[in-house]
Amino acid sequence: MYRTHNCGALRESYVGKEVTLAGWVQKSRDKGFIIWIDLRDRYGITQLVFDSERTPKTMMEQARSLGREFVVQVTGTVIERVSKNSDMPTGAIEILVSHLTVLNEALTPPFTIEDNTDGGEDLRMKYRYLDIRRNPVKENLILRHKVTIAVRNYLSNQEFIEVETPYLIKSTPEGARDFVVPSRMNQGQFYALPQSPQTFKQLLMVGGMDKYFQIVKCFRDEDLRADRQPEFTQIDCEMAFVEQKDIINTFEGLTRHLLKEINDVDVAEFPRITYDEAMQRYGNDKPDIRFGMEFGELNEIAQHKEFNVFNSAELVVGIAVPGANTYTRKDIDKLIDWVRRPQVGALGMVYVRCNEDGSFKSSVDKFFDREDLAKWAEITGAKSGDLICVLSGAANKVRGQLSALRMELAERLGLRDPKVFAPLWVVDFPLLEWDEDTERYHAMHHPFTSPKPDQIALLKTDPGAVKANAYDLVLNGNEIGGGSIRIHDKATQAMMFDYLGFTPDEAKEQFGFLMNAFEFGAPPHGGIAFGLDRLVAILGGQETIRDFIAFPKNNSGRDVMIDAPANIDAEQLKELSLILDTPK
RNA sequence: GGUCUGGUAGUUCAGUUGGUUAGAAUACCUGCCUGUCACGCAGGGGGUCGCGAGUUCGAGUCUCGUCCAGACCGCCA
Repeated sequence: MYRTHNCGALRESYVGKEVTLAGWVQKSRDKGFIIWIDLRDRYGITQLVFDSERTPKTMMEQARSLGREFVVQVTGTVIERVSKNSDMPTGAIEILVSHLTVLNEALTPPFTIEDNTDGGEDLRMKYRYLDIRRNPVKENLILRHKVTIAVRNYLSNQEFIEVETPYLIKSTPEGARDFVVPSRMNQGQFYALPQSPQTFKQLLMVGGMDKYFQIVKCFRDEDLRADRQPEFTQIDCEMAFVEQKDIINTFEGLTRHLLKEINDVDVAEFPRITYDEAMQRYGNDKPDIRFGMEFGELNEIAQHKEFNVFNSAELVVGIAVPGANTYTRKDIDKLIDWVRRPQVGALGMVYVRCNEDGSFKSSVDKFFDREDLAKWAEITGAKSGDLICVLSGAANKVRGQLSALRMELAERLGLRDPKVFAPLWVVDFPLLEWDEDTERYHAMHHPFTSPKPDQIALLKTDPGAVKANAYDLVLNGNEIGGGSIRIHDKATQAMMFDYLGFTPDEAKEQFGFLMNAFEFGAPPHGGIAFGLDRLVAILGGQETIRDFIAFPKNNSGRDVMIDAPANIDAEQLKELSLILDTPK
């Protein structure tokens, strides 16, 4: 037996007992006459003691030779400490060691195994197994476990069945790039890894599973971000015989359950706003509503003056930045530089200081009088002491730019409190989105999303205006889930493919199996998928998902620990009948 | 594909206007230390300044190229 207890278990009540512990050497403190060693495992740290009066000389020497991260097993007596440490759970006791076995030696780790490690991102990823020994990463993985267990229990109690769907499926040209896998037995042909189990879960509905979920890996071969990995996990869900409000109610329930269970937070009914409203009020389809700074549209009062920049703009829109009239001219110039960076792309910014005495000082005083500016303040909700920032230009562009500014300023002002949770539903997404490059409409969600029934006629006259039965769940400025009521009849699905530019042959080749299934009694159905990595990160109060994934990829999609992707040898290529364009 | 930031000791970083032998902290090693818990004290070892070219009497420092890492834009049905 390697151990009788773990390193977080022992308390004063165990004094006098003989125990055996095993773990890693966290730290040793050698005072000459006495040596303390902190022994660590997943559960905690227990202090071992060796002293010249009670410990044999040979064992003192052995204890002295232990290095950081050596794996050791000790047997000894639990004793009360002479000087207790109230900061640690096991701080009242220590182990007077009688037997010491080194189970494995360790090289000096390349970074410190401590909460605030000295290691950079790079090194931590290369030696991820050491990084996982640190509390913050360990706690994140435990949090992830708690979330997945809570999800499984909740949905299982609601009669959802977890069903696994295949990973080796067929590539489709719509949407993200697929990861492809060459087939040896079918030379020259390729599987694709699923971007989501979308069609399979719909087929499960045709199969009568009624309520399905799956915690499942999905794959997209697109560039990475702090909150985007090429392989990521979804909580994928689908229900039959439901309308949008049924899905929303069910998964609002799940989300509320998680916030309570994981964060002990009670949230009132989630607000539901339309996509159009989200864009108008926040310039963003995933607004962070933990703070205000809502958009105020100023066209009516800011145009038809002498200021040509505004007069020629489709939209003039501003936000009130709380307490920011203390910004110096230099601060504001920096802010203007910030919005002019290519990433944001504004041409300039007009500002108005709302002074404590009720007066205004703006960059456009030449064109607008006090009365004008007072109206601006009223529309943007600016109070004295605030700074109004105004951007203008093409409506869709300027909304994005002001949204970026709103988020940046909220971040700087500390308004994005990770302990506050503000979920909302964004509903009535457009069905289609015009793509400039290919000069055709794309499905905004995916091609299986149903249009709102009363708007099907609009498809012929103004496809871009058609709204879909599609909804996103947004938490603190992040899309954590999205779904729709699906099309469940062949005719409508064929019509959708037609609008999306598929020929009937292409539609049949790629999605014939789905349309065939629709002919055999497909029930009305719909669903939702949550991004688990992102959800867990937000519940953990962070925005970077990497530390909530045991073995994540870096910015360029590489696993630096195992050094993947890598070349394969000539024999493997031959077996797969592949010839590289640029041989390695 | 693009924009920005960074790459100097095992690690995290500093390094002025281009100028002597490239520093600090921490980690590591040695010794000392009668209750430590970020232990303390004394000493020691440790550098291809990412790589390659260029400018210069002289480059960690300036220029160009390149590689790597991170954040963002495009992209992510």
